[in-house]
Amino acid sequence: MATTGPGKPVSASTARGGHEGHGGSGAGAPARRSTIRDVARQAGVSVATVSRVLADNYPVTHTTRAKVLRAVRQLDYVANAHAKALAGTGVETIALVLDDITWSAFAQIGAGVEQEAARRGRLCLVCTTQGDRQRELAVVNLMREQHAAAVILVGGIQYTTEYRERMSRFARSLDSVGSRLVLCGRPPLADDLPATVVEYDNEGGAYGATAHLLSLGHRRILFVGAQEGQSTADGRLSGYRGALADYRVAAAPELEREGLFLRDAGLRAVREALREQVAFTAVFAATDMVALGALEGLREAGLRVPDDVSLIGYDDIPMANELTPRLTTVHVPYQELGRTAARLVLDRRDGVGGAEDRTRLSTHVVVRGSTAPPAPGPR
Amino acid sequence: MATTGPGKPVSASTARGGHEGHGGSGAGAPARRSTIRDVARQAGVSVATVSRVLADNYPVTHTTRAKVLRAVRQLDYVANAHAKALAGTGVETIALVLDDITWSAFAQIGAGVEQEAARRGRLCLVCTTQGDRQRELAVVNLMREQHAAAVILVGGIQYTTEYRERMSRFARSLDSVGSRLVLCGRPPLADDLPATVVEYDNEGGAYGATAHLLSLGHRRILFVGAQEGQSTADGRLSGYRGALADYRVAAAPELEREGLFLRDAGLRAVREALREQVAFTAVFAATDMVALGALEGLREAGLRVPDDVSLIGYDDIPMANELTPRLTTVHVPYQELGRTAARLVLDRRDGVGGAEDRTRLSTHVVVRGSTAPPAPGPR
DNA sequence: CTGAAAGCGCTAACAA
DNA sequence: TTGTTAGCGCTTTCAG
Repeated sequence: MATTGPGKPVSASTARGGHEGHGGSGAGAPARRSTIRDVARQAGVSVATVSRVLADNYPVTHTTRAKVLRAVRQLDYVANAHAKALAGTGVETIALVLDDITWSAFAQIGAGVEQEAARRGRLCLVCTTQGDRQRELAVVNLMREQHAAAVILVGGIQYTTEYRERMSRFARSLDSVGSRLVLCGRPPLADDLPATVVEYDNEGGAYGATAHLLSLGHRRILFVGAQEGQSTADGRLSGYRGALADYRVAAAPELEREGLFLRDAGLRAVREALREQVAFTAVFAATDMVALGALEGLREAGLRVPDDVSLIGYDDIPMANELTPRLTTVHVPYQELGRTAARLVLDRRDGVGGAEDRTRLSTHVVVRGSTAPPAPGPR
Repeated sequence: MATTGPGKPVSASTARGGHEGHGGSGAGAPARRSTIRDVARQAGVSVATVSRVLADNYPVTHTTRAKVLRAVRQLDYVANAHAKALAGTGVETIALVLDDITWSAFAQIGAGVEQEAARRGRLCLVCTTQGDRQRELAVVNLMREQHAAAVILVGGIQYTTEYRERMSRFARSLDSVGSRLVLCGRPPLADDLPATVVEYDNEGGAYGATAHLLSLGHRRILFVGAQEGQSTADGRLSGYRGALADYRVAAAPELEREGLFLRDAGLRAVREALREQVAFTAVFAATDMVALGALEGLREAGLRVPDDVSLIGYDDIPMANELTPRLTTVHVPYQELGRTAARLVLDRRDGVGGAEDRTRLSTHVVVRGSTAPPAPGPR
């Protein structure tokens, strides 16, 4: 007996010949789904009635409703989301675009977005770009096709003129189809562009981290993870510089080390600085991942943290609190960032009054065990 | 001048009065997207021609194609994915259902799925359940509506009769609409059910971990993270027991400690065991997160790892290699697991011959610094 | 090579 | 209270 078949035989379907119960059992065979018409026929009512019962937005006799619901159950019917979408109803979806979901900060942002979206009945489409800006472009267009209610772009970028122009195009392009561009942890665009921005106090966190080291007495602080033009790196670097300036400590080019936000960059930068005999008593790593590499670099040189050299990171990834010593770092409320991004854009969409389209969450230093006053001796 | 407006004025639209360029600038105002008809009108051709040019699957004059493409550019037109889907074309989507994307193992699986899906032109819908099985049900139905090509359920579960029945229903229900249930890191269902299963050698890894400790000379090994009925926990526990049996070491109930797969569970279990004066020289934590808690528990009791007590984890999360000492653990190829899940289901769908519907990836112990022979003294 | 028109599955007037 | 029907935007025969 056919698995999905109803109790009593169904009269010949409209068109396509009757598949057997197991629809897609064959490789990729497009199954014959039951449609609202099947349900209507089975229940002996019209499609409109079925629609009404299912939407539950219109008066329907108790008995009719029962008949319909029974038919639905018998046929294991679910509505076709695409048809609903086309007809104007249908669940909205939010698109989330990020480099790599395995990076802790991104995963947290993603979790925040997804939770808030789900809470408000939206679906969440996730696309990763592995840092490929070309793919980002393709993805945004794809999302425009998908009628995504919003497209949330996550994470810092190479901040160029070309980039700004592309984003402006994205913003307008999405706006023109009723969608919305959201920049999360990314610098804002021109004020007149239709986009929502959710930032965190990137520079302030770096300022705080540096000030923490300075107030401990450090004067030679190695900054690791500078990246010319990368928005996040630039913000952190300028927070570092700003604090130095406020403490009347001269900046030194040899203390600002280039490097990506990866563990390996931290390792290499510290090794090089050591090899070049650059004097420093503390390391400010632009991310916790970089700090991990720096830690290894220090250790392989026989330097203890924090006794010989202090180390501070940025991001406060869960791992930070598990290291030995526990890593002092800058806490960024990533999950909250994601949640806020979703909230703002959905508030605006749901017509909630006073929905802002620009927010900045604050960051703060979390002092743990990897920072201490500089050792009195040399270095 | 209207942003999306064409060069020369367009004759009055079919129905709704002409919105201005900026479509959705108002909160959630459903914008007037340009449709294929707009493009056709603008290009002075029929919609069929536009469709053909865009699909590029039919001979079209060079000049006609040019006209169409120009119109597309002028109107910044993108097709409506829902309409395409309804008409039978359209990008497929894969649904990924997991407890929490911030958990390292899940994030890695997710990354694997997403990458493989993207590589093969599919979109990836992510839903989290926070361990709520009720929500899992709702999500699967939602995915059925969405016409997801596959629904990938990730991670261990409470393995009950009720669960098995629900999964059977899922499997058949998805199959009946041409979709496919995929179980990733979850026990398989009955053989005759339409589902794809991608497992890893859960029990084998635990056996290896335990054997590693046994061969170092440990005989009293605390297992932390037992959970009656939880499939993953059960598998690991039985690997532990199996190794003990093979080494002719008697199992002891007081050595098997209950607890969730969370850091806190590890901490509590070790504290309790210590308080109860249970003798042990090694700890096998059911996950690396549990190992983290166990490590803290050992340390606060003044016990050194591995000098006083050896510690081994499971999962090989990135953090494992950053701990002091570096954590010995069982490596699970999570990303590969996700990639495989996507690959199998898409192979089958794309009609690639010989696509299996059941695979098991292997695991292996990664020996690092947290395990050593037991100390000669007491304990 | 191009166009007209019939669906795809659902919703929402409009009628009855 | 229920049914009929005209779209929603796109693809795809079938004619020309």
